[in-house]
Amino acid sequence: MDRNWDDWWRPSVAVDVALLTVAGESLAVVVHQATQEPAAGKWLLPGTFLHEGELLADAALRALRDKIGVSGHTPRQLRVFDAPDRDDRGRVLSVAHVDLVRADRVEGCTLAPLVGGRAHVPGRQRRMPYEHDDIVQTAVSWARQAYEDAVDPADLLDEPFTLADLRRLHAAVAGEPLPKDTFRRSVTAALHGTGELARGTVGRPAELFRKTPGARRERG
Amino acid sequence: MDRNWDDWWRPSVAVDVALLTVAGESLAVVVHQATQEPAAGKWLLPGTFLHEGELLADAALRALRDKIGVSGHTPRQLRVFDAPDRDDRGRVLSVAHVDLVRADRVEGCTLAPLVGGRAHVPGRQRRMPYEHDDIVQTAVSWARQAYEDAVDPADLLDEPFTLADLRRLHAAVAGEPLPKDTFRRSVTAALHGTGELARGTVGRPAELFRKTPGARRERG
DNA sequence: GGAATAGTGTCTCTGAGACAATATCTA
DNA sequence: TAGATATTGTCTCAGAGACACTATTCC
Repeated sequence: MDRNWDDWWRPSVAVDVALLTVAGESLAVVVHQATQEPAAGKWLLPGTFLHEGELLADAALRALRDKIGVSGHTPRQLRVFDAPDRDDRGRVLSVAHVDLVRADRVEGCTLAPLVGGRAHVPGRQRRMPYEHDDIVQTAVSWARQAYEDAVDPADLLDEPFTLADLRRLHAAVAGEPLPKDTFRRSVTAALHGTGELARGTVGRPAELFRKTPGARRERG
Repeated sequence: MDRNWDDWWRPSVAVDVALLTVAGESLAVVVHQATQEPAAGKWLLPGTFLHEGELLADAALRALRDKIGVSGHTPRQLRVFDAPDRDDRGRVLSVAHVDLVRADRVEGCTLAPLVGGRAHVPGRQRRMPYEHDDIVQTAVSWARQAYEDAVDPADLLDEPFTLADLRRLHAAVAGEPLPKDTFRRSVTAALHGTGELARGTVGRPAELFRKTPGARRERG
C-alpha cells in the first residue's frame, strides 16, 4: 500500500427501497415524506445510509422499519445510482432495492398507485427526487419478471388458494387482465390440487390448490 | 442533520470488471495477477477503488486501462457484492461490471477461457478471490442474454458480414452450436442484405449483410 | 464433375390464445 | 329454474427445430 488506508476518499453509500404491494387491482409503492433537506416535504422512497458492519439488505430492512414502520420480507438489489449531482450534500451512491409484501403488512402507510409505470404520489408533486421514479420502474419490471417465472415468489397468497385468487394476483402484478384458460394451463404444472373446494362462493365452487415445492412455471 | 456530515462512517467502494471477449470458439475473460495483499500473486479480475468525482463506469474504464492496458467499450453494472469479509483491509463494497470487446483490443492480455461457466486461469489456481468467480458467471449470463435479444449489441463484427460470421459469433457467446437454418430465420428480420457477395471463399459465396439500425431480434 | 458452403422448402411439435361447451354451485 | 363461476375440449396460429433439397462457387 503506497498510502495509509484511511487517507483514501470514500463516498457515502445509501440504500433506497421500492416497497411494492398489491393494492386492489394493481401494484402500488410505499412512499413517505422526507424530513431532511434538500428534499424536505417531498414524497419519496424510504432510504437510509449504510452503517458500519451492516449488509446492504439489512440496511434496506432498517430503512423500512425506521422510515415507514414496516418489516420487510427479502429486499433484492436492483442497481447502483451514481449520478454525481444526485444529492446536494455530497457524493452519495444509492443502492436501489425492491421488496414485495402483502397489503396487510403496509397498513397505515401511504401508497402511491402505479399509473402507467409511474408512481402517483399524493398532492401536486409529479416526480420524486433522487431518481426514485427510475427505481420504481426498475422495481416493477423485476416484480413482473418474477411473477412470470414463478407462481408466487413473494408468497403473497395464503395457501390453499383458488386459481381465481392466483389469477387476480398475477393480473395486478402484470398490470393487465390475463385470459382465464391460458393462465390456468400455464400454472397448473407448478401446483397440486387439494381435493377440497372453496366454500361460501357464488357459482360452481373452485378447487383449492397449493404450490408444489420447488416448482416453477415453464413460461410466462 | 443531527451530526456533522463528515462524522458518518463510509465504506470503501471498488469496481471490478469482467472484461469478456470472444477467443476462438468460446468466451474468455481477461485476468491479471494481483500485486497487493491480501491476494498478491493470485489471478483475478481488474479492479480499482472509486475516486472522488468519478462515475462508476469511468472507474471501470480506468481499471481496465491501468491494470491491463485496455480501453474498454461500455461497461455495464451487474450488482454490488457486499460480504463484510470480502477484503481483509476493511469494509469494501465492490460494484461488479461487465464489458465485451473485440479480441484485437485485448492482445497481450492473459485470457482465462470459460470452461463450464468458470474461468480457467493459468497455473494451479482454482478459484479467484473476492467472489470474482461469481462476477464472471453473472457477466456471462448478461452477455448471453444480450446476444439473444439483439444481433450484435457489442459491435463485435465488422460490417458487412456473412451470416456464417454472425452465427460463429453467437455460437461462441452462447457456448453451444446453433442450427444454421433456425439461426438464419431468427436474425434476418434485423438485417438487410447488401447486394454484394463475400469473395475468396470456398463453396458458394455468402451474401453480405448489415445491421438494420434500431432493429432487435424478436426472440432467441 | 466433385467438394464445399449458402440458402430455402417443408414437416412436426409445442405452446399461446380464442372460443365455446360442459359442470356445479347459490339464490 | 336462472345466474354465476369453474373447468375442459378444441381449433388456429406462430415459432423452433429437424431434415433434406436446391443453388452456386472453386478446384
